[in-house]
Amino acid sequence: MVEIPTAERLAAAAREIIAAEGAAAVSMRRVAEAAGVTAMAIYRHYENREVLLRAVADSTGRELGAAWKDPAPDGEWLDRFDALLDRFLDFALGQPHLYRFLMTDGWARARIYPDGYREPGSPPFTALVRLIEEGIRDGVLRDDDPLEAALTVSTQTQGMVLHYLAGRMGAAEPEFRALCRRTSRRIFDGLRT
Amino acid sequence: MVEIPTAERLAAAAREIIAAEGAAAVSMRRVAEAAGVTAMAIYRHYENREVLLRAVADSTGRELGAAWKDPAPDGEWLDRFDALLDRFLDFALGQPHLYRFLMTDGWARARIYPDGYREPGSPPFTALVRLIEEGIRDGVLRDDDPLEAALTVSTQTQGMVLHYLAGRMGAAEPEFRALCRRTSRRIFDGLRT
DNA sequence: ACGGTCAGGTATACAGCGTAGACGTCGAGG
DNA sequence: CCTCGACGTCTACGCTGTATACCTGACCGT
Repeated sequence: MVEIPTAERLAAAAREIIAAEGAAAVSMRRVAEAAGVTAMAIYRHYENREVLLRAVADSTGRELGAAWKDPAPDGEWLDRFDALLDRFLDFALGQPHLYRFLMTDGWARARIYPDGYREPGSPPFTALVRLIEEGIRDGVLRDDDPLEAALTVSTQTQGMVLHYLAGRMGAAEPEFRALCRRTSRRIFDGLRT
Repeated sequence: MVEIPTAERLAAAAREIIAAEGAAAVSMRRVAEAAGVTAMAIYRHYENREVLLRAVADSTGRELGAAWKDPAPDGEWLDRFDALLDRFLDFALGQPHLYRFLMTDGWARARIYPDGYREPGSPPFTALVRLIEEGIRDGVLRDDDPLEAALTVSTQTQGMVLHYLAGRMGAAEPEFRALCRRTSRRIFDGLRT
């Protein structure tokens, strides 16, 4: 049986608490107890609470990025988009606390828009950019800056999720997902005559 | 000289702290001191901290709604939209803590999507819905559900602002505003060929 | 005029928080 | 063997929200 280093046990404990109850519920004493040490032991591994949380956000973001690596499946372009959207919603709605934590508390190398988003790093965003690039190349989408187009689509969905998680959406999850699909469609089709 | 009721002084003090440093900086003792009473006096007027904050969010939201009452000015439809967008960004970027507080901590009667958004109540949203209804009536926009169309546009901008306030936007404010205008345009024009 | 009630305020106390600082322990290296 | 550094604990400080007990002054019906 391998010894799991304390630093990792602490990060894992913190992540579990965040996933279950949100970042606000993470106290040093609680994390320490879950990892089988005293609160002050944490400071041997993380400078303070903020650094601990950032480390958790960091590693979670990276893992998420890995899980999102493969692009959407084959098929109609719009179906592939829907698949990506669904995968994003799976995470955002399935792990709301974790999602909110990653979005809100901005993780360490939360890449900054124009430059940081070009390379892989922002998990679902990179996949979306690639999908949009393909759409443009295949003539499904009109010629445009793929980065800004992807930003338009992704921020819209994030705004929707923000509302949903804040309890401002009357709809239950299935209807909310359908609503997200419809609003995405509007971006593709445009609102104009 | 009129006596300002303690309850109002407390709410005003809390609002100032939120505006200056964010909701996390609001402590009962601090609010009480700013209002010239002890911390426990707050509990005569508000059940607990959460209720106090909700009351602040409530009143702030209402005032904002009043300030947003008159719709956008005359002129080209798109110019009127830009004016509305600018007014929204004026608030969101000018009072970031207050904006974040209102969006995140969801205020009490934070109306819930389909029904609650029809009547005035959600400050900038109602104005947007009206503008879009006009656009549809005047033939600038194609026939559509005004509520969902407005939701699409507003959530997109909110998502953008969320990124900006989280420090994930490389652009400074003027460029960010221009970026918001461009992404809004994309929704109107559509991404498709 | 007098006692009762009650709204609004204070004082004190408690458990929980993040964390500074002093101390203990133990394995590795000169 | 001795020391040193990594890792951990213990204790304590100032902060937090808030329960509880108490005080005070205005208003009331008798």
